[in-house]
Amino acid sequence: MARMLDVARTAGVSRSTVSNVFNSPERVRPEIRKRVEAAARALNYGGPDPRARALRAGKANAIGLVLPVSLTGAMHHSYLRNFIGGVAEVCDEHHAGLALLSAVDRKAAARGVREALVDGFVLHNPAEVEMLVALAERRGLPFVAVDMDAPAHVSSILLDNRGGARRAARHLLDLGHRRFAVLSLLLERTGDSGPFYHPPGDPDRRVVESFHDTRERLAGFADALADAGIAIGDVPIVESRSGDEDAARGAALLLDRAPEVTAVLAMADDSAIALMEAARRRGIAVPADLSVVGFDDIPQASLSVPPLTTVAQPIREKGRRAAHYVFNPHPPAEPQHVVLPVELVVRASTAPPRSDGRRRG
Amino acid sequence: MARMLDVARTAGVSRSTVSNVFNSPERVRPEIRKRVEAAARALNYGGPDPRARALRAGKANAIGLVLPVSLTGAMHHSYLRNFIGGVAEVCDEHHAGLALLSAVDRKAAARGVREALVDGFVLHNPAEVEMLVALAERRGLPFVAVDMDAPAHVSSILLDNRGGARRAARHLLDLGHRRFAVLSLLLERTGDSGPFYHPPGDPDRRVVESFHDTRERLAGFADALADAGIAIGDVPIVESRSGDEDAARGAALLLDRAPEVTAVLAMADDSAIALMEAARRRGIAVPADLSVVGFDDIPQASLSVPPLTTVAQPIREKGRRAAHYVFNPHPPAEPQHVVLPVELVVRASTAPPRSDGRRRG
DNA sequence: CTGTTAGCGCCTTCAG
DNA sequence: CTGAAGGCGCTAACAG
Repeated sequence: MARMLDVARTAGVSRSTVSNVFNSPERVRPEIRKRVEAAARALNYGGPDPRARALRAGKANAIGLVLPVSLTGAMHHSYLRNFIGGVAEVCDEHHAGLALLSAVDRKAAARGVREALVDGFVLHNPAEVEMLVALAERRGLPFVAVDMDAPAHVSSILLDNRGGARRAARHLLDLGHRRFAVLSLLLERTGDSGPFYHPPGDPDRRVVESFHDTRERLAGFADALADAGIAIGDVPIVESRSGDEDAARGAALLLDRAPEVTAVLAMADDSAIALMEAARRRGIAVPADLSVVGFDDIPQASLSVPPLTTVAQPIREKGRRAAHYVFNPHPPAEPQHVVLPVELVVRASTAPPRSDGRRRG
Repeated sequence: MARMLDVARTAGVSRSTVSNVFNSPERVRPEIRKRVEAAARALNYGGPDPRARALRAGKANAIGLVLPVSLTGAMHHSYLRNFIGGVAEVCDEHHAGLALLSAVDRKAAARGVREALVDGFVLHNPAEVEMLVALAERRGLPFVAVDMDAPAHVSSILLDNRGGARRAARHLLDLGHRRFAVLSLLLERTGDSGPFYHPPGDPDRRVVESFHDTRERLAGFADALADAGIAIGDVPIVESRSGDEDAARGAALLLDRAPEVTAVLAMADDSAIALMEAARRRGIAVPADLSVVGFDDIPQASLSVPPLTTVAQPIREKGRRAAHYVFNPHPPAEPQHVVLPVELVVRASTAPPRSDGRRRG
């Protein structure tokens, strides 16, 4: 391929003139500009090489979004799609590119953060929190941690997960429910994707350190139930990844193992929707036989049958804020910590339990 | 930030030794290696700068995917999500990054293709075909054109759109339908997103040059209908973008303007599913009152109510092939042209028309 | 308004 | 196994 120097030579000018023609055309006399443009066309020169420009400028004009799942998985995950959409909007507004990076496994994550040609990162709730934060810091680029347990000196965007979960549980308690199950996201960082059933009293369920949102939501459920005299330790928990197929398997497991409950507290809308579908297939009426609350308020939540009662979070706005931070980072000395509000949206998937306290069938 | 030279100095070695420590550690004596690693840690050096490496190596280790809509739009578009997923899989396998580029408007598209830090492009059915092809060629990077009218010297991946459409229409004809409407994708490149209604005889509908898939699918419908003595010119057409909300508006328009038809030929599954939902809301039974055929076979097609009869295309495989080509391009002299097969999948959204030939209500 | 110069940070010969 | 040198392609600063 032709370089700038070649164009300069065939146009009979210097390299910087060619550079100016491409970068500040108004500064070069029209006749010379035409000559340079003609030379460029003749040599099939497409403009300054972005790689060289990136080195020279010290920036890549793109940001990286590190996701907790494979990229294919992300495409099948409604919450993430909406989050990505928010990030992408802001990138568009800044005329910057968006590189999608996956943190499914350690190596991929490390490679991505170390080698991506970007000017900053949005880290979204990956499993290897410490490692990624360390890598991002070594890279010397601005980054935000979204929905994860990041150290205090790292800028973060969080959600009032605990408060939202509390409100969801309280809503069901207010309706009169007393027999609950939790349809949880992954409790710990593990290669195995589940789903897993944890009966009341199962000590495994205490291992809730890996994921910020899981832990906080569970704590919120526990808060509200405790107020009603119900110990979270006595509530059956099904642990399952979200995302289209995983959610369906978790839903089936819950219905198999906890047939006696009248209300399910789900940690994600797709889990909740999958549960309603599984229930319908088994002839369990929602909400008459079983009430379901979700979390997130993904677009499908209002379209499901019945429409889902859920804890709404500003997903796209969260993506926008995250991206915005990367383009306008705070100085490292004063990290930004944002906690976004959530809101309980009551739709039609929740109702008082049957007065006889039992399910049909 | 520390550079390689700084690390070399504090470790008391030369730059190339540091380089070796990071790129071929086995070549450097363990004791020296340790010293270098310690120095790197001390200086908070995170490894070779990807920008410099990209310039030096002449590659960015990422590919660009140019999409015909905004990135946010792409996230709300089932077909594109699946296509992106396929591309992403192959990128993962190659340990390469994926940059999402939008070609909504000319400027964004041009900027993306000219400036993205990538080693090649997948061009997916954008409106500005010639311009993007020209830019990609000037960039001197390998690229494939997917689902678009590319010149013969450009490698392309196409679909048997026409054959698929023909089969869809023939299926409905075989069931006995004679009164059709077409629920079309955008017929021409226009800023306005519609939807538009084209009554029989409307000359506007001839302007079908912008989009390869639209034109071919319409031609396939026309082929089959012509065999049954029906001129495509006598069939009402509603033109609408696909994607969640646009599809819903197009569906409503079709039901408003073409109430007499017994069968609808849709060019995209999300349009078809939106139509079935709109029909249900109006008390029109599918397939009893109205048969609907889609195109693409997105995952939701088998989950809709009723499950959608559609022309299946290997969406993810198409994405995989496209990405694979970019990583293993043919020499420019011998472009590759692939036409992927399609298959009619008959589910429950099609049935013979009512014997009285009328809709209920 | 145009041309010259000096790197951006790295990697790959090649010589020691 | 290690060190020195050259250059990837570009642009900012400065001199003319």
